[in-house]
Amino acid sequence: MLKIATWNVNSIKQREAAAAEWLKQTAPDVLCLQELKCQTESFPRSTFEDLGYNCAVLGQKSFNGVAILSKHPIDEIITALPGDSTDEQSRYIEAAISLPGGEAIRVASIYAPNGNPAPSPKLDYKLAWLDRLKAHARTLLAYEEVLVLAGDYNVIPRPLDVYNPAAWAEDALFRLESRQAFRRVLHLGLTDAVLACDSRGGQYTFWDYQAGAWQKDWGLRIDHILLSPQALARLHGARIDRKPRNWDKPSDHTPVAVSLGL
DNA sequence: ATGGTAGCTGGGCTA
Repeated sequence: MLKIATWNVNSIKQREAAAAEWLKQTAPDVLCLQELKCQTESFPRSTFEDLGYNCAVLGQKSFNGVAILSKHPIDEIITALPGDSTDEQSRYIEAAISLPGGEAIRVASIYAPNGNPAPSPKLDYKLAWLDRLKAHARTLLAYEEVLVLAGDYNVIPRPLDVYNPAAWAEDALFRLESRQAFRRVLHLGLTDAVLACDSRGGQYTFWDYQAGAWQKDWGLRIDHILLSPQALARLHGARIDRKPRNWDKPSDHTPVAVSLGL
């Protein structure tokens, strides 16, 4: 069984020990990371290499930053989302990974823009970014491979995916334009793995640091794993692991993982 | 009515 996970760690320097501990406990084949908040050279590569992972890293000073950790060889790395050569934000990395049996899969670690305040140029950037993601996903789907697009999409897909929809109506994570942009990506033929396994609400992946949101379970579901038809055909399960959100000095996000029959 | 938290960075931005 191949396990692929995603986790927005909100600073890999602050979460290095937690990420290592979670890898030891969970032993995924692939882990997509977001919000590294460090430059590529500062990524604690050896910590993860010592645990048996190859690292593909796209860092950035202070903000953003994405990575893919893989137990299996990484053959090809793409570090930019096509469509805007002037975009300097490190929000996308993609890797082709060779499995022991000779099969190859393709995985992307995604950190979509937040978009607040809305409306503003930041929301415009978010919507344009999701549109670029849609265009690139269309290209990737044509390969007809096992494809996994995992990360923090900063989109709450349904009212069931937020503790209080009314309070979030005007937020860039829940505004109609954001949900529509996300849905357009899905409509290319991708499947939200968590929903495919369990369409109930309340399966949150993020709880704000403020106002005791975690203790009250005031959460959002904004971290998603999207699967190509070839990946969906192998889907055995999806799981949100709430444990790390309860550790000391946690990220505000918690990991999401899928198991594929590969 | 405001601030409430966290991280990066060294004041204010991002989330």
